[in-house]
Amino acid sequence: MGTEKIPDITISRLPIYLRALQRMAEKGLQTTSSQELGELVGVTAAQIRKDISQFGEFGKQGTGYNILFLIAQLREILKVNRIWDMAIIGAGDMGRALARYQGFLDRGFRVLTIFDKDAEKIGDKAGDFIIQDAARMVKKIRQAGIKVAMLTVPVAEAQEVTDQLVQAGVKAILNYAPINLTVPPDIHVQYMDPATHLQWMTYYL
Amino acid sequence: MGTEKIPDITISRLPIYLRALQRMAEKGLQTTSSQELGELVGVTAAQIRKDISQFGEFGKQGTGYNILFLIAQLREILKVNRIWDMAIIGAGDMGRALARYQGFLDRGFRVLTIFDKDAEKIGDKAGDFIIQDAARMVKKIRQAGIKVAMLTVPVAEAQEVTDQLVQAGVKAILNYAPINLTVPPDIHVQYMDPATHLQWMTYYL
DNA sequence: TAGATTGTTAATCGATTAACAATC
DNA sequence: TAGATTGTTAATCGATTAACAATC
Repeated sequence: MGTEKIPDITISRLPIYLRALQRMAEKGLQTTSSQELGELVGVTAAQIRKDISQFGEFGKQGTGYNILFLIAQLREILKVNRIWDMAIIGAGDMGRALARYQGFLDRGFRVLTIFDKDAEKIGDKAGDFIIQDAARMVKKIRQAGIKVAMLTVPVAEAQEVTDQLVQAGVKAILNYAPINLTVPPDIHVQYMDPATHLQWMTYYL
Repeated sequence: MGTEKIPDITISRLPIYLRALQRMAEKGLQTTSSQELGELVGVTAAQIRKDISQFGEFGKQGTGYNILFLIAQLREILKVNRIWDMAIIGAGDMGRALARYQGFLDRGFRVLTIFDKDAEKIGDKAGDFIIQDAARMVKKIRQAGIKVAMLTVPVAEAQEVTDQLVQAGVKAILNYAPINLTVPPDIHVQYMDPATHLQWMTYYL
């Protein structure tokens, strides 16, 4: 353990460990080992132990890790032992699919509102939400204190909307548009463009 | 240049370079430099030059890279200078959104068919496609020679469907279900679970 | 030519792995 | 106790960066 800076690459693996542990918990398993967890997520046992031990001594020699305890620890480390409110920007097919997705709540997230600039869509339903006018987006996001957004607008609008989100106080953006966003250094972006992820694989085919 | 094995991490950056170059080309730009491209995608100029030079000498001293030429080279390297047929498994909100997504074709992909096991859905339309019976999935995918699939089924079915996809000859899977898939070593999986990607960011908030 | 920028080398930096004492 | 598995150290491995000769 230590208080030195934890590498980004370690952080990026924790949600994957957490996801695997939650599947184990659903199956009713009580404990696991670095060996078993590593095989499940495709990393070495040493890697698992090294990553986890950056944050504390969560295992026991001889028996391994208590699954529920490790889940609780990882949720705390990742700050998903609470619920983050989210906004969806863009009520196209992808935005509406995310608005209806049921998998957020038990992972630490909740959709609070969805915006679109198209007058035809404003006022319509998307899941349980009424599509809001994007013209009021900055104000509403700021008032609600929303820090997390999912961006599903067309490429041509993505950077402009991103600038507005930053202005509104959003700190984390899940970007579905196929474009690199330019943001200040304290803003985090994850890219969810399916074509780019597919292209990571075709090289090997 | 060389014929040694190219690191995976280099390959993983190429689609991102390609995406940025395509945005530049749309803007009518002719050339770029490692400096400029690096700023756009958030890596150092040295990194860009090193990555690209693994595959050949595509730049010119003094002037940089011709954008259209570099796009063509990257598309060839990534094998997206052709069209890969894809199947979507699972005609829920996400599957149907992907079926209607217009962004695949000019990135090297095309949806050919969508499957679901729900009798209520089979025969319905999803985008331009008629939802097919999942019971005939293995046979149809094999006959069509499809190598790429997008998986949008519930967690409980994801591993079983994956095993069938592997059996059907699929080599690359874009997985939207929040579960680690176990696959043979020659099968490639990319994970597109939104909650996991969101959790990569909350640590820093 | 002068300025700019590549491709590449060598140095640095950081991450992974192997090994093992500690201990449940 | 004997067996199993952690947390951690040190060694290895690999990736990034800085620097610069080559050259457009």
